[in-house]
Amino acid sequence: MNYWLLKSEPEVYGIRDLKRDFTTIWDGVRNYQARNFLRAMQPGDLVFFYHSNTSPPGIAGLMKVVEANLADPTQFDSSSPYYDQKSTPDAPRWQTVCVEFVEEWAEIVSLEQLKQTFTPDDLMVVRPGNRLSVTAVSHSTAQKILKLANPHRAMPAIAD
DNA sequence: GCCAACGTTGGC
DNA sequence: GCCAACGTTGGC
Repeated sequence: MNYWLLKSEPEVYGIRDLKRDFTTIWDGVRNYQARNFLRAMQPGDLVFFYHSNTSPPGIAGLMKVVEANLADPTQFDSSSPYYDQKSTPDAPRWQTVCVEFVEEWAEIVSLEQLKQTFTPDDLMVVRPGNRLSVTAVSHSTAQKILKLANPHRAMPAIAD
């Protein structure tokens, strides 16, 4: 089981939206480095939900991968801003995952807190100018983030 | 609103 | 293949 971090602008799609929908396909990623991380995700992996371009930016909760290696449906939709003319159902270029809501945190773990706790080598999201919307999080960093989210949490929140 | 970071585009 | 111009992201 591995840990990841996905960014979204809460004005566009935030953790409350996922709580309402319960599951969602994480579509629209059109960056190869990010896609390669999406391809590496497996069912059961835990994913930090990061709110970007908001005040304060930070991690708002947790989700879980429930289905991996899905072809992003928007690549075939000519009316979508994410349409990719070079992609066909036989040879899709963009894969993604279906994620499920796990928990919304009572308080956001802010970017400021994350910067105080981690170096850019620990956690890519604290690197100045970082724009990658999908990143991997090491097990040890993930445990520390979970403690920041809830100092009284005895064990990391693992669903099932 | 500003601007740094950085991915993409396109001329050559 | 190089690289300048441009567009986007996202913190501040």
